[in-house]
Amino acid sequence: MIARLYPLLLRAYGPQGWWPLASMAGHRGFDSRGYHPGSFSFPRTPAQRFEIAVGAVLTQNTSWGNVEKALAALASAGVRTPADLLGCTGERLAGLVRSSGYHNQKARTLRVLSVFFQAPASLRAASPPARDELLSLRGIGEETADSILLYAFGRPVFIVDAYTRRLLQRIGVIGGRESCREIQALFSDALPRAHELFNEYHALIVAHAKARCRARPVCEGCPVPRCCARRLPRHPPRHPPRSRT
DNA sequence: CGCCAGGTGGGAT
DNA sequence: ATCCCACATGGC
Repeated sequence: MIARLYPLLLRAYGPQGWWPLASMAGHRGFDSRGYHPGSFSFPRTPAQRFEIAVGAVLTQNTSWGNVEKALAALASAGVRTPADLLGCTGERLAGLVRSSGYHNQKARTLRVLSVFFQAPASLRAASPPARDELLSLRGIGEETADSILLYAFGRPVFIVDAYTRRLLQRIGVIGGRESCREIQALFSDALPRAHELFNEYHALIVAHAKARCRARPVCEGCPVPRCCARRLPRHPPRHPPRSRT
């Protein structure tokens, strides 16, 4: 199922291209928001790796639109490098990323991340950190660590996020109790371990989750065969609108 | 107004 | 090991 799903989604939504790099918006191969559909081999400079990691923290349980505002605030304040971030007071940093939500927590996590990316600088720039190393950082959990490994360092680890769980549960591949590592094993066992594939596949899952497989699903015209239809409640619960007098 | 968004850490069980 | 909850803003 996991192997069959990918071409289905690719045909339905087309190449996505991740991670968006706002700093590359408009450059050759990148669109106006920094996506680079169909290509995963662009050069990742140390600055780009760091930008990806910052975005991965800011998007924790947060829509990308809110993250873009925070990234724009950082950029227009001239705060880009780990040293720049560490030069801010926690309060100022929290203010800059306020739009991404949880800004106090995230400001602290960004400082921890900056220390990590700063030293030892030359090593950190090019060689992938160990997963456990990232997980030891306060504020970096499994999804954020794996996002950094995949999108910043090109490691073939599959991202397991809320969208992935929701989709797999609806099509009956998982029950819902499985750990992140168990779900990753499903992908790793079913697919060639190529970071380009893992990248695009996860991007497609996000596209599908946003377009159709939402919390309140839009099943009409869904590109995924009806195997999940009988698992969905006919009318997902919703409160009737209340008058606002 | 209520729901949702590319989670995480810490405390209780 | 697992469950539960606080953490926060913005879009629709």
